[in-house]
Amino acid sequence: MPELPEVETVKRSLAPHLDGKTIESVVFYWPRTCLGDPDATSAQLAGQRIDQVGRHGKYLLFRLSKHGRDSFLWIHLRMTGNLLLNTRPGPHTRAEMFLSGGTSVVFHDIRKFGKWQWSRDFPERLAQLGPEPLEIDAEDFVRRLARRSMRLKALLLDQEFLRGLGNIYADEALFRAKLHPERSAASVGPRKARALHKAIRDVLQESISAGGTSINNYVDGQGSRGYFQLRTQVYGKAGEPCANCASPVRRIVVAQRSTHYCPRCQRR
DNA sequence: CGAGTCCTGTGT
DNA sequence: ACACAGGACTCG
Repeated sequence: MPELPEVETVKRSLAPHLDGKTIESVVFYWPRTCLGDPDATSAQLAGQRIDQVGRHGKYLLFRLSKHGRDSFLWIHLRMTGNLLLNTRPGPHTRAEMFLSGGTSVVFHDIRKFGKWQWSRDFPERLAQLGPEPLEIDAEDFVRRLARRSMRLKALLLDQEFLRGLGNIYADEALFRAKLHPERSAASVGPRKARALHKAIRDVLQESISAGGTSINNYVDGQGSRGYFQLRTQVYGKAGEPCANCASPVRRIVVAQRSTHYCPRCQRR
C-alpha cells in the first residue's frame, strides 16, 4: 500500500511522539515480520533510545542508541502495514513496541508482508537504494534515465533507480509527463525527461500535502486517512474518461503490475 | 524479461 | 470460484 508520500506522512505523525523515548520492549506476534531472529532482535531493542525517526524511500528508519552505541531499526509497511500510536492490539497486529512514558506503537498488517529489521550498522538494503525522488536534481535524473533501456514503468518501480515510487505514483507521473509506460527510458529525450522529473516531484509533493492516498487500508500513525485518492487521474480509473482528452483510460499489465494510462495523451 | 512466492480480504 | 490488491524477493 504505502509509497513515499504515505511513509512520509506516517513518519511525520509518529516522530514527535517517539523522538527521545526509550524502547522498553518489542513483541512479535507474527515472528516472520522480523528479519533475523525475533527473540534476539527484541533483546537488542530493549533499552534503546530513539534518537530520530526518519524515512529512506519507502522504509521508516529509526536511529537508535544504547550505552553510547548507535544502531538502526527499519520498518517496511509493504502492502497493508500500518503503525498506530497508543491503540489496542487487534487480530491483525503483528508486532508491538512499548516505550517509556506509556506510549505504544502497534504494527497492524493484514497480509503479513511487512518487515522489521534491526542492525548494528547502517542497513545494507537501504544503502543499495537509488536517490530520493525529491532530492535528485533534473540534470542528474536526465543522465540516469538515458542510461537505462528498461520500460519506463518498470524503471520507475525499480527502487535502485529511485527510492519511493510505487504503482500509483509511477502511473500518475507518467500521465502528467505524457509518456507511455512501455516506452524505453533511453528513448526519452532530455526535454521529456525533465518533464518526467518535474511530474514525479509534483505528484509526490501534492500527495504529501494531502496526507497520502487512502484506497483501502492506509492510515497514518493517528489513524487518519489521506485524501490524494481524490486527485489521482489514471490510477484505478480504467474505462473512465481521461482528464485531458476524454478518451477512456486503459489498463494493461507491465512488469506484473496493473498500469493505467491514456492511449491518446501517452503515445509510444 | 516473466513467473512464482509470501498472505488475507474484498469485490464480481 | 476467481481476479485483484499502495511491494519486493528469488528463480530460470
